[in-house]
Amino acid sequence: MTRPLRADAERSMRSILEAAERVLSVQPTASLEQVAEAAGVARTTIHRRFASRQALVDALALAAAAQLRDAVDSAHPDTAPPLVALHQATANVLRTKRSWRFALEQADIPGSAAFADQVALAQRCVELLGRARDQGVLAADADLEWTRRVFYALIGEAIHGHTFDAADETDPDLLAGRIVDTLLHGAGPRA
Amino acid sequence: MTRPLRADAERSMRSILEAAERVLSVQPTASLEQVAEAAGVARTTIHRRFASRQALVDALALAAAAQLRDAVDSAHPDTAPPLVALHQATANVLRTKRSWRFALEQADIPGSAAFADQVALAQRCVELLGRARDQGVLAADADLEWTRRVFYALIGEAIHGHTFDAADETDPDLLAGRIVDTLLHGAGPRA
DNA sequence: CATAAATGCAACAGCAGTGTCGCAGTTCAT
DNA sequence: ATGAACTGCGACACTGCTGTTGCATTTATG
Repeated sequence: MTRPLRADAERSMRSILEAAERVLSVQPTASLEQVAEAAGVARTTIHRRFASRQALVDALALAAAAQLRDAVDSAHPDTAPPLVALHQATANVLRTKRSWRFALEQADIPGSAAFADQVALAQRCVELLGRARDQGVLAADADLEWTRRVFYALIGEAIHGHTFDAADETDPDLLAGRIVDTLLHGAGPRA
Repeated sequence: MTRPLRADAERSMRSILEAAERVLSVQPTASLEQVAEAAGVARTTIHRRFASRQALVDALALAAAAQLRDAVDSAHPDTAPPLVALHQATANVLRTKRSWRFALEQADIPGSAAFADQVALAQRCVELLGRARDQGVLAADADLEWTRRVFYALIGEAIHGHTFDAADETDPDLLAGRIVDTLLHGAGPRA
């Protein structure tokens, strides 16, 4: 139970977390000094809120994991038709992951504070894929866990290329279409 | 032109590079002290061969990139039937990438000394995919560059899971089959 | 076997990042 | 407006890694 932060403290907090993502996504080993500068804050202020560098990264990962969960939720993954949900969730995740690349990488590290959240999310992903399989969107004998990993890998790959910006490489909906299509049918000839 | 190394120096060299891969793949920020210990060598010996930490990493990446090139070459990617070459190259690359995970990650970083090699290799990959397309293994309208990226992503994903060891997760040939199958047909129902 | 090369060891300087503290000045809450 | 919370600033100690040097010792090579 920490008592509520004052309004300005809350603002500093956000500035720091956003700056941390910005700076660390470019250079994961950047110093807290650089983060502080990007946040428009003194380095000591960071240390007041976060006991250590690790604590900052954990908080960042936790916040990003929550964002990601919301992004998935808003695609109604367990009520909408599987194919629709899959597409929508993919587009939403792309948007979120683009903005929180570093944080979400951290969240996937076993030791991380947000790791449990990510595992839970993966579980929900498998459930969605299960519904997809039941409705014939996936092959009846599809390995759901492998399919999930492929799905994740495709998303990760799409984020990478995102560094450059061609028109069709930037739009999350176009990309999502490509990803889902590849996930379902691959690159081989269509029957 | 550096004159040839003495036999024992050559051995030290190999020990250092192998130890570096072993240690840095577990902890990329590990100190040269730890690398030296793992190599059974004094830290100063490392500094004699490699002017800086970066020089060591570059040499490591260069060696690994060469290994990877050989692994691809031995699959005869531009003479064997595309599907066969694809499978064989995948299996070989999996074996190599498993042993040189850290080094090959470094090689893919734009600033790296081995980056040019990796770009050239990607080019050859696209050529193989082009042959595959011409022979109907890939769809006639397949985007070769996107296909290559998907291919790479699948391989990367397969390497990840490799941390744990179930029987079918460890065998490169089984994995290669799964990867190529997924690349060509995805997870959807087969016509 | 004689020489040159390579190594281990110990010590040193330098540097950068982390984390802590006290204090003076400001901003918010009531 | 008054007290409490928050911040910036400067300073400090501490730690760990890097890179270098000198010297004694071992090891390969011709």
